[in-house]
Amino acid sequence: MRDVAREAGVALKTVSRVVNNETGVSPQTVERVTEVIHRLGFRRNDMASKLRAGRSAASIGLIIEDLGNPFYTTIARGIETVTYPREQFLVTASSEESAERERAILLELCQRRVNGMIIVPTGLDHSFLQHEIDLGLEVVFLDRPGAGISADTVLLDNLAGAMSATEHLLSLGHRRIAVLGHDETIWTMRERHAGYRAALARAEVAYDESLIMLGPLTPDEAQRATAELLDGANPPTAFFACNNRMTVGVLSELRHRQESIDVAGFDPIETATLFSHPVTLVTYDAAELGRRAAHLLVERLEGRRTPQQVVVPTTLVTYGQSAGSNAKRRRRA
Amino acid sequence: MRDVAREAGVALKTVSRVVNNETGVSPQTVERVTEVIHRLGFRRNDMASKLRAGRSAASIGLIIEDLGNPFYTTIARGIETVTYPREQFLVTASSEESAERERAILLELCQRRVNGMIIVPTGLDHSFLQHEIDLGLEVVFLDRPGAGISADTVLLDNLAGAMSATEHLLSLGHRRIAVLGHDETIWTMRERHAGYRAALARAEVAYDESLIMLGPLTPDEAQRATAELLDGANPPTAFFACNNRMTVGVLSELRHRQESIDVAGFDPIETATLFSHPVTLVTYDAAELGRRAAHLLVERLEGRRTPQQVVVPTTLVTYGQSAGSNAKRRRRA
DNA sequence: CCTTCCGCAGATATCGTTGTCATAGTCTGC
DNA sequence: GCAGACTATGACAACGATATCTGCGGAAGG
Repeated sequence: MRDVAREAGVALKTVSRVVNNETGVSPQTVERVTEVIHRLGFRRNDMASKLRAGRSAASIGLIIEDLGNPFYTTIARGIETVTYPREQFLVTASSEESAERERAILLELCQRRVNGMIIVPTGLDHSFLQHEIDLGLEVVFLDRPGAGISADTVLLDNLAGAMSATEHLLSLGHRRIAVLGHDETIWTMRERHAGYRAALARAEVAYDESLIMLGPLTPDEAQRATAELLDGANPPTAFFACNNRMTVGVLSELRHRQESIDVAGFDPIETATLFSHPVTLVTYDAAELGRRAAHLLVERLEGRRTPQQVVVPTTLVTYGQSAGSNAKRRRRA
Repeated sequence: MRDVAREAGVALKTVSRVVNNETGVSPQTVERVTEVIHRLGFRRNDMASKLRAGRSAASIGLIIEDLGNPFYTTIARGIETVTYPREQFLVTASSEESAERERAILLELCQRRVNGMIIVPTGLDHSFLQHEIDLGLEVVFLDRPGAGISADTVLLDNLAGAMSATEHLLSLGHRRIAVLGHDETIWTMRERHAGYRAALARAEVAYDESLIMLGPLTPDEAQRATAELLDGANPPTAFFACNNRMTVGVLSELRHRQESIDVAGFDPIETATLFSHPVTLVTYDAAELGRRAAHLLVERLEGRRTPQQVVVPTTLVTYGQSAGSNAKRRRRA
């Protein structure tokens, strides 16, 4: 900027005024300065600019479990549709389900003075962010509630979704429904498991511990778990998979065995219409989750103070023929 | 930081030394300052720090076509595995296939002084970045070559991949192979189309214009195009879909008609093993694309100057039974 | 006892920009 | 012809950190 000022024969401040389209500069001066700016290829240093302004560079931290999971990327896409028009950049990082890594990333994002963060929380305590929040940081939790601080939250209706999936299987006559999922250290899994139990209870079907396979499972492990269950003494007659990866695992094993068993799963799968095996999925608008979170964050950045909670509904969708019906059926969860 | 200094009764520079673990501070002073830092919850402002250092905040710009496409998110995941250990944050944005939007984003990223950018180029001329490159910006093009500047590039072997897919269909006896894809304004599509033609030429099969459906197609449009082709006077006996979305479109229509026709497609699809219809895919390690690009960028940031080009190979994988074979077959492309 | 050197800590300038205030010049109206 | 208002521009400090240089006190060496 100094170079521009010298070259155009004006003061720094005048260049600043031109760069920021401020009033009170004569058209001739504007033109002369603009010409020099183009000639020298000058571009303002946003970091210095924001430093002076005491504000952070317009950017939003997004910390999710895994950048590679389509569920999260659809969310990221939804967030971007809201933040891009507001000239906010998205700074992304994966927590890898590690509370420690999550904490390290969050603190680093604070150092960068992002003005807001959208967090899919892994850790169980986020009170260490309180100080930053007092200093103006805005936080929105997404998909799972955070703990230790009061902040906006966007959640799925996990309980109702899991209930509707389980009820769907029950209505087909199943009484032994296996469950595959992550263990209950993850909030969404607790909710979905609770939904499953609630549906059983309402139908007065006994809860059988031996049908439940939890733990951090890869799709391959889910496939093996499915095999074990099917080969057991008293095998299940249907499966409820608690997330998209579990669903893929279960279906892989069924395809491998060329067996057909009713399967319900949580999370939408884009290509489910092409599957050979019928499946009923608890679907929802993942991009909407992102948009809602981004809207809440934007509102907070614009001054709202009262914490809000948003719950996004789920929809049960059946792909392929199941129990004699050939139609693709939809039901509100 | 001033508060910390005052509270601890030391000079600013001493606090700075403690924060940066510099030597030359007595243990007692370190302890006293550290205590005050924790008590006040002080956290260094990275923007100011980097401003003084003349360097940018450790961050890498990533601009891709669409944050929501699983292809790109797998890439992002690969990039992150390389950049996270180096404490570089990823600033992401979607170009939406708009050259203008891409340009705007790139220039904004320059203003933020990212120290490197990984670009999936949409625009046809990136020479406007030359000035920033002269000033120390490092650029790597990913998936498609950039134009107007010399920079590192990571590409897929599109030509060989498309050839191997086409040859596979030819080897099954097909002579009328339809092609669905984006139009040739996109480099990868030109290459894949060229691969198709090369395979035909080698097999001395005539190229038939009427079998080619190009244009920006959504999966739904691809499905309709498939229907049109099949309902035409002289329908194709096989399909080559130039990307994952086209593949889904073709397969949707075939499933809808309950017809079975040999299909090959470019891009891996995670759930292809579960499809009811057999399909042969040109697969590759998308995360590896990201890792290679990130490695090139890191090398450049560490001083390498000679531009490099990396080509990632593809592999042909057949899912489901095709032309009488029941096995899942693999061939090097 | 004096010089030299070293370990520790502070003063000050600086990064690139913008907010505040000052100033010089022009214009208006009586 | 001059007060008062207004316009265009500039000087300077400040944002929050770090690099450089300087200073001070004590230990080692002669």
